Amino acid sequence: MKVATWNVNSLRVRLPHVLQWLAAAQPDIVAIQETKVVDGQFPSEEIAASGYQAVFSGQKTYNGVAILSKSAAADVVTDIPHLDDPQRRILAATVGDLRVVNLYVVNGSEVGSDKYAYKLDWLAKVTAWLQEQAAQYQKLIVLGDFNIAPEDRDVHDPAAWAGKILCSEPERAALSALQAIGLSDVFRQFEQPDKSFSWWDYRAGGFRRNLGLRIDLILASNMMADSCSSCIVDREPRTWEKPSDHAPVVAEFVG
DNA sequence: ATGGTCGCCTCGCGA
Repeated sequence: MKVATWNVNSLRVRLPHVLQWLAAAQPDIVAIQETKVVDGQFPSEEIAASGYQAVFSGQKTYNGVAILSKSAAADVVTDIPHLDDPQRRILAATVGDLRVVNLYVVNGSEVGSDKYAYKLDWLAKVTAWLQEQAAQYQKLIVLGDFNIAPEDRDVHDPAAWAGKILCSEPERAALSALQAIGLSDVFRQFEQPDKSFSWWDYRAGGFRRNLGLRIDLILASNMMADSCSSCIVDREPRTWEKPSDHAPVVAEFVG
């Protein structure tokens, strides 16, 4: 089974890329972030024509998450306890016997800002809820755009980014606390090329110069982590014309 | 080089 996460930065703009990538990569499940489309305008028909069902939680202009899957998704959750939030960043669904939680974590803008405080509060509330999900589902994958680079090796220039948004200690501590539920970053179960990133700023030739961060993660419960056979960043769609600023991250699970 | 580029019911903001 192939499971992927991809921040597409507008599903309407990126739909041709998504369809091209689905046809080539044939993932079983894809978590998409930053759809930036309201539910009434979600391109369900085009996606269905490619052989995928979709569940989604969208809003105008910002955020928005979706799960595309070859088989049906059930038990969809878009809102969690103690987080009364109009921002559409959370989408959980069960596909087969796998619980999938798609997260578009708050960016946070700047360390110390109101948005940064919202990010840390959001992560604490999501972590408390994930603890319940983990108790309920042995086969659990939590994936998405975490907007946190877990370690310095996930950052092209750790010195320049030290203490900055996406790399600050409180953010990394919040990610560690989330993972302490029993969720491992399957990318690091395998040998990886140095300077493996999943996001590159559009500005200043970020991708061409590989000035990126690894902020798109696939976290798996113990049972799923044990069955993970590979995890890679697929840089190819980032080379296409008018790309998303993120590349898909893809994990394979056996059994 | 304190810049650069995307996307949005687009001219200012969020990423």
